[in-house]
Amino acid sequence: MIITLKDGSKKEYSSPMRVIDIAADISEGLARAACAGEVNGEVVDLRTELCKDAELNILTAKDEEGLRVLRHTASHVMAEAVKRLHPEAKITIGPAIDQGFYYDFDCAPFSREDLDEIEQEMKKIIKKGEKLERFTMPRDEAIQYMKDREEPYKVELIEDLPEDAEISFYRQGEGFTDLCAGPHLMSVKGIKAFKLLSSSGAYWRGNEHNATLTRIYGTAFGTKEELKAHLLHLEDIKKRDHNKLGREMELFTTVDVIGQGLPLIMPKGAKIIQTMQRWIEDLEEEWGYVRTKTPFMAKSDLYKISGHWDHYKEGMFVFGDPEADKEVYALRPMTCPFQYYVYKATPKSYRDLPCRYGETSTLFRNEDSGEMHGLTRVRQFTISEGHLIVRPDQMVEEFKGCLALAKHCLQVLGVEEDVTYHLSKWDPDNREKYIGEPEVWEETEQHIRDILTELEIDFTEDVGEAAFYGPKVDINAKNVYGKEDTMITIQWDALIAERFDMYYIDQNGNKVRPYIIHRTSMGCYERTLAWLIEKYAGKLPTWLCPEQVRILPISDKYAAYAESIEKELKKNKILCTVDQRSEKIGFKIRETRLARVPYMLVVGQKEEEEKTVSVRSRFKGDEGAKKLEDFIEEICKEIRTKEIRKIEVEE
RNA sequence: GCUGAUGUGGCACAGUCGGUAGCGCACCUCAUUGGUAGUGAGGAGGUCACGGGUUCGAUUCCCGUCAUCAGCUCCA
Repeated sequence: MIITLKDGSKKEYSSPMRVIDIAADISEGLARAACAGEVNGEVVDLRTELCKDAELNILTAKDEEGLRVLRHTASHVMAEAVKRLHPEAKITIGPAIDQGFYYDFDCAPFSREDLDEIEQEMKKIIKKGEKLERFTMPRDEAIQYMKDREEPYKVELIEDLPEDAEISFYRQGEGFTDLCAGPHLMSVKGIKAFKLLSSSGAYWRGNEHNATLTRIYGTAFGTKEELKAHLLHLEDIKKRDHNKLGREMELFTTVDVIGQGLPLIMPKGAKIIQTMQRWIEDLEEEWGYVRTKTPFMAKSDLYKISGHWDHYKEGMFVFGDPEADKEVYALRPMTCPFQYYVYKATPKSYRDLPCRYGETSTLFRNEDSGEMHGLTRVRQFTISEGHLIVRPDQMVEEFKGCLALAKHCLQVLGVEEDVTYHLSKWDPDNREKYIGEPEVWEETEQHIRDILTELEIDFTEDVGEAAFYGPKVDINAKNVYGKEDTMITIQWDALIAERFDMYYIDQNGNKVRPYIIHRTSMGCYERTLAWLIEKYAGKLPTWLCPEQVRILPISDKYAAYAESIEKELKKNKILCTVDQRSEKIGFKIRETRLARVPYMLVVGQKEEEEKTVSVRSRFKGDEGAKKLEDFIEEICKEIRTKEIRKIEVEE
């Protein structure tokens, strides 16, 4: 048999060879570093025996898949350590994940001290360096095997496998055996650098009705240096966390007595949101939208028609006792039906469509207490909401328009590279969650698929993520911790118009049901602000900054001159302030930088005499920054300055 | 909602094995009038999240509530 290696070289063997033996044949070093093999593109265990011609790549911790194997083995070592220290713990599952690994145990929760102890125990296990051995047995035997070991969760897992399955196990020395499909390292010695990060609760099989297990998260790398770098990175991203930075920068705060999920947006945060809102409202007008302003609450009757009363009452803030009171009101969790009634208020001809309604809409959702987070998950938020009521023949074009508008917004915010697109589909195996016929679902999903393809947008398809009335495009972004949130959504709805008896009159004088697009152009302001804070580490693009320019007089002798410049800038709609305090210039600069103000204008004797300002910019070689500098230069001319002195500082 | 951790002046933290608290930054006052990341001196500010309990006495121990954080679950 001929084995072709990644570099194109070939090895010939007369008898079957295990991947690890081929690695050893290439070099001892490679055999030591090997984590897995990639045979004809498929990741396999090092113990896999090759008996015919194949392409082989030996994966090490430097390869993504190799690192996954290393981390998976690390999770087994952790499980062994836990069993040694806490024999009563029942093992469940322990996979590798993007940034490391975890293992879930049924046992009492672990403290940080427990984790440190487990870490020490893991070090002992790794030092001993037991070999991992793979073996299999038939399903029935495997069930008995795990019953004998009193591991009920493992028994349950095996019972879910097909009856004729050969069940594979990995044993590390005499200490620990786990049900596992692999692949794994040859020896626990391969784990050179690891760290247990945290412990928390998790439900068995991800179902909240099941037992709560104790999960330990850890991470592992091929080298100590990589681990160190990763831990530093984790520290680092915390500094970008909007929930910390946003409070530090005085953009928002929370107050115990006001309540969970009800952040207070402070003046600077409010200014940023106002800038975004004015931009979006004007932009939507350019794109053919008209604006509505509808009530924040309605009688329960409305939600009964929309279906929310039956399906989502738990998520709404309801006033009054539905049993005792005649009229019960609820704060709105969405804007849809309100805009539908705007549509219905006047008769519509086919000529009136599409109707594009936009609203800066505040919504209220009674989220579960554990769900609230900073500005990304709140109980009251304001969204750039909109509904397009369109003729079926206009649907594709209008849907495209919504996508184009969303893309434009992302571009202007400078985040178009940071999002992923998702076609959120229904789940044919869970039909009671949706209304409408399967054919309609398949057809509309195909329409959206075509649109995304035509616009050359990369996207993934997610089953079971659709709204109950139709499929949608979700545009998601990750926060600093890697958790994904939907920023923008565009939903295809061919069904709801009937519920609200919406129609238009066509050419022949017949009543026809319109289609509806539910959409946002840049999502909700609070969440977008959170995203921008993290994206820019607080250093927002100048146009969004609540303070764009700060004027710093060297001493109070130049106060009047500084004010004259402030006046001129304000006349030109630049957000600026003057720091008139009797502080030294170095101190004022320090504070301005910490406040992340993009431009400082230092003025002293020299500037006043020459009618100039000294610009100190946070940017270097940045286009947008240049524009503002040119602009300031223009303004400086207006106040009869001769030149502009520039001091640029690398951040 | 679930599991766990946390809650001390505006912020970031010490501390009290039970005898009502400190530092730094910020704030205020005075002096200093300066040239691109922290001038100096002085001062004020906290019922130690809230409500119960134990105790001669609770910020400290116990219980509950609220809030914050991590994870799970959820997100029309």
